[in-house]
Amino acid sequence: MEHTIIDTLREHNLRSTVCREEVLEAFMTRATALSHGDLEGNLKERFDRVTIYRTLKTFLEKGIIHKVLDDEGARYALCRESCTEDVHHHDHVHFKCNECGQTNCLENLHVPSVQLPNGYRAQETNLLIQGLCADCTGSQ
Amino acid sequence: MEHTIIDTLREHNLRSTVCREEVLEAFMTRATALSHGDLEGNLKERFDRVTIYRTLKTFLEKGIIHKVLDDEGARYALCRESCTEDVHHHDHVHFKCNECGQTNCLENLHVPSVQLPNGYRAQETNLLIQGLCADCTGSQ
DNA sequence: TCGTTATTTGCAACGCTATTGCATTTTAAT
DNA sequence: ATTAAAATGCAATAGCGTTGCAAATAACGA
Repeated sequence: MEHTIIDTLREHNLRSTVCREEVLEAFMTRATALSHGDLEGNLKERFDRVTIYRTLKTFLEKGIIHKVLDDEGARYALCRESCTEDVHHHDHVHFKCNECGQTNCLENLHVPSVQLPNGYRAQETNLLIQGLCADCTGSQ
Repeated sequence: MEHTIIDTLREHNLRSTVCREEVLEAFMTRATALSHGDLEGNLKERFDRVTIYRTLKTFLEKGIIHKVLDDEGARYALCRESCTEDVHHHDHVHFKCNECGQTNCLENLHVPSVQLPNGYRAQETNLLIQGLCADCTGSQ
């Protein structure tokens, strides 16, 4: 596990630093999307706010994580599919639970395509569904 | 026109003030979603930033406008359908043009329903499509 | 293993968005 | 016109995110 983290950084031509390793580990071990604040509070070691911002920015640019659109503030989640510096492809649904507040990627659910009016061209699509997650409805 | 603005405020049990009238007029005469900054710069009269924030908040609560999810900051647009203090129903698609930066509601396009995993319950849905609008593709 | 260079980090400062408390002004209704 | 309730402007504050710069660190070759 410790191994894959360093490998991932290498593969993306990034130097291994303590902060990057811990941020990446946080994403890998948690299933949910994380905000800057989530990270700042919950890493083993304490890093400067700015460093975490820059780490997120770097990971975004390298295609390691993607931005999750949220009704309040920004969150980020691992790219499961192979995204690169140039091409991101995320057509899955994001779900935010209004009860527990967690946001996660429903990787298996892809966004249905929509017939846009004449002249419109789609480049990126973002579907956020808010409601209650399985844990919070109690059912299943 | 001046008339409908005041009527709208009355219908929602809001006092008529210059700021509210101008903000409401801005939404009614423009087709696109507006941010706080858009409003602050473009009203006939100059109002305090705070007053505009409070006006937006009030309109949101009363169901006069709805929040449009955006990749950067918050935008707002008129509720066409009859929304109330309690119930908002917006199942239409939002489109943001990456060229001109404008965001608007595609009222006629409603968000296709998605089959969520077991236990999940949907309450609200927000679909943002980014790309090029008809004006910016030149076609149509 | 050491030394060098390019990269990354932490700090301080800053800008922008948004909110709150309070005194003053304005609305609406008598 | 008077009055009570509501809205506004101002000042202060908090949070999010970025930038510049000096110090620390990673990676690489000798």
